[in-house]
Amino acid sequence: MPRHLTENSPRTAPPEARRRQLIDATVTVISRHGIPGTTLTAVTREAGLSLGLVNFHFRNKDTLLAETLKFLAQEHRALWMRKTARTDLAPAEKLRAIIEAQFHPRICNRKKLAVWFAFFGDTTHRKSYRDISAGIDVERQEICAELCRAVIQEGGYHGICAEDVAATLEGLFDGLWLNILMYPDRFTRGAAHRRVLSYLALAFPRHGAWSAPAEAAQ
Amino acid sequence: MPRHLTENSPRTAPPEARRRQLIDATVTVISRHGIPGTTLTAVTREAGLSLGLVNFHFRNKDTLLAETLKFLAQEHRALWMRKTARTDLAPAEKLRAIIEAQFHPRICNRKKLAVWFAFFGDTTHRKSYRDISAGIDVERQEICAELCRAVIQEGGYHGICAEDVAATLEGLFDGLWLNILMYPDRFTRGAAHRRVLSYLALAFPRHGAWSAPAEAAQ
Amino acid sequence: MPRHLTENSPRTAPPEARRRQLIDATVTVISRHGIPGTTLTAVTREAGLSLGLVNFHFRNKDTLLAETLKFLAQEHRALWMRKTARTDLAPAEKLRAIIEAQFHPRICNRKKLAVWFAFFGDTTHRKSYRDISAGIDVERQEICAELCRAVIQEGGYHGICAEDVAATLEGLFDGLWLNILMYPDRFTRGAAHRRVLSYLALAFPRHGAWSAPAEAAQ
Amino acid sequence: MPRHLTENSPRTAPPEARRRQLIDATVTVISRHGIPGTTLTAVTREAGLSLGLVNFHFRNKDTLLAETLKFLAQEHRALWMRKTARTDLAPAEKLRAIIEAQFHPRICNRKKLAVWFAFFGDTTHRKSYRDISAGIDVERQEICAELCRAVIQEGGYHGICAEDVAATLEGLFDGLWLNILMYPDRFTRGAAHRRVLSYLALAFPRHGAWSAPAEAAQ
DNA sequence: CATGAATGAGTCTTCATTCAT
DNA sequence: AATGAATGAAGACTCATTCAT
Repeated sequence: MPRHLTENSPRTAPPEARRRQLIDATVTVISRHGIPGTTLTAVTREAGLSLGLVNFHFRNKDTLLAETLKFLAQEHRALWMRKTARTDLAPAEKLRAIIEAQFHPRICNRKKLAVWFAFFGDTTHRKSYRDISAGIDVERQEICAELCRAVIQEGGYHGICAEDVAATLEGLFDGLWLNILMYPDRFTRGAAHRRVLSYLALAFPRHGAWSAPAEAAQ
Repeated sequence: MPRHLTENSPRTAPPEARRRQLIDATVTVISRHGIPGTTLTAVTREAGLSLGLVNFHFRNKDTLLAETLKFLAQEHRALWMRKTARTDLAPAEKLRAIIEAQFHPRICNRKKLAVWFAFFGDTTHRKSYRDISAGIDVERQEICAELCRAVIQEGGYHGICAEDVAATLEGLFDGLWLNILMYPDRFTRGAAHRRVLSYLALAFPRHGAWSAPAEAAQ
Repeated sequence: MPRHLTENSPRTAPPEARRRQLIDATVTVISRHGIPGTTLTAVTREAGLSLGLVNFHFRNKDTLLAETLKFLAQEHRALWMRKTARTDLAPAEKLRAIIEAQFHPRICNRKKLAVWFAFFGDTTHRKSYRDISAGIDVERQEICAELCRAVIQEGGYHGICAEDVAATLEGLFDGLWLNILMYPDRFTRGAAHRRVLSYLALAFPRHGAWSAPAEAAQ
Repeated sequence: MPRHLTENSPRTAPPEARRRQLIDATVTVISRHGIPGTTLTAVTREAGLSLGLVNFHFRNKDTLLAETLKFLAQEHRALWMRKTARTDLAPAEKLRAIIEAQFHPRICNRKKLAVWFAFFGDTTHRKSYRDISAGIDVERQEICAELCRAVIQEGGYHGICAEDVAATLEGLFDGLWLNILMYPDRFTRGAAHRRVLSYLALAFPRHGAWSAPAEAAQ
């Protein structure tokens, strides 16, 4: 008997639920087998649904992949937007919030990192990533730059450029992610988090509290 | 008429030349179409050779990919080994040499970056990358750490850990590479190079000459 | 227009029907072109189905071949089991039934003989044949031996061993099949049948009625 | 260094020696991997020669196979001709000589049996076998029939037909060979030999000495 | 005579997509 | 909405054959 009939999902479900079910399965399968190994058969089996459904809820495989990426991008963006949009936090606190989002366990785990790097892996998907995420990436970097500018002003730092720090942070984010993905034994989420804060402590030494939160110190 | 007869390559060439010819074509094709798009047909067409030759000179596609990666890894390693192996250079100079190698035009161009990130893109090739390059990556990071240790001693720096700087550098290397690959308009090789040197200037301020060489300032 | 739409088979058929359709086509193609010549393209074209269907209903070519052999082995076994399982027949009658099965037109025709000998033809398929049919072959030989033992007891024959007669029969079965396959002009099914009965008439002369049935005398 | 240069065969050898070397290798490879598995690469490697030589000494693969079969057929024929051509032997003795040839260790071993049955395995090679061996097979059967006729006359046997015995013998020969090839544990050369003699003892009881020779009794 | 690199047609197999039910 | 059998294009790989050396 097909798995979906023995489980909690009814035979007909609201489209959004099915779409989400398929996206979750897609994330899982991509993380395990990469994009070329992400066959529709594998995705639907993972989701406990029938093969034909993908074509029904998404037009085709490319759309499924794009929607999956969109979902992850939004999930990530929402995490740092929650804090940076607040008016009661200091720039340095917001900067820390962005970094925390970057290394939040819901975002920075090998399953999801694998999906991001799957999209970085070839021209076609890189283009797709750009279409979907370039705006968010630019947005985050601009917010970072703006926050750095405020921090520099506050601290009266000289010889350091906000845009440069923001760009360096972007680089660190991606590179540390890659290290965690490639060599999980030598690079951990907590260490990566602390490393970024150490960098900011070097850049903005008079903003003392760059030490990592207990949560991420594990 | 087969292309190779119209060009300069003779009908039979020394094995190493053919292997190199195929590896070069593989780099080109991976950079254009990613690993899944790297069909043997595409590689041999790019090389101007016949389909069957891949399985003659390499056992199969996987071996071709592995040999291609090995070639790139060695090419990269050779570049920084040339300087770090010398005894007449100061630690800081060697550190700079490693960074220069990282952003050398022969290494850090979109074509070759695309190949690296192609291998990072899915589990299978990530494993293959690890088998081939983990040793080199660890070696480079250890050399960096050792050089940092020497620099720290020389400069009498406090509150900074050599291993940490080395790990941060690794992260920066990869992340800046990815940024160059993803957004070539916003991130350039020269800027990335300068950014890493800026980081070292923050970490080791008393080793003054971290400014980028004119060559990389373009 | 695909052939299956112009014929009586519907677009989707019960799995067992499709499997049988493909097995029948496989028998035909093996008999015509041998196992090496049995390409999936040839089989599906013969069945009037599309190439991909073989890997859908059977996992791969090897499985298709094994299932084809299983089908033939069962078909053959069923034929002699029908009679040897009965309790109202005398041993000699059962022995005759086995021989009749061996040379029954549904079994002993050049098309099916060609399939058997295709499997005998190389180590790989010989092994596959053994996995599938050794049990049936042993079973038949043991039943033959047991029946011979009963006949020997009934007839009070001396100087003849049941196991030996059974083994000789096995040899005759296979060898006469091969002769029919190789030289159909010089060796016919009927003559082969009569020849085996002649052998039994020599071995068990007091069980008179070993003459061939009219049916097989053609 | 190529194997052939390290062994006793010189770089250039008389054509006949090379041909024989290749035929021997072909027998070995067919017996191990069947005809489809008999690639020219495998044959030449087995012979310790270079790939191109096959094309030089034989026109192509088909010719190599045909020549191999011819060689085996002649080897077999020579064995029984040696005795049947003599004028000083009694018919029954000649009959025994043919049977001995059939189960001679040089002929009846799994390696060579595998080659015969490889040729029986598909239409194409069956045709090739017929072209090469039909004459020899008919010749042997006719000689057998003639010898049987003489024996029948000598013994004054009734109710038995020489042609029939000869045909039954042909069947037994092939079938017992197949049994030895398929189930070497249950069917041995010696037992097969004895079984044929037992059959003749039944057919021609007054020609007492049908018991197996010591040599074949192992 | 001998070599073995090079060629390319032909196989099996995978998988996105379609569509009758 | 949902199913999954069916299709066929495309890919990796094999191997007989050719031919320059």
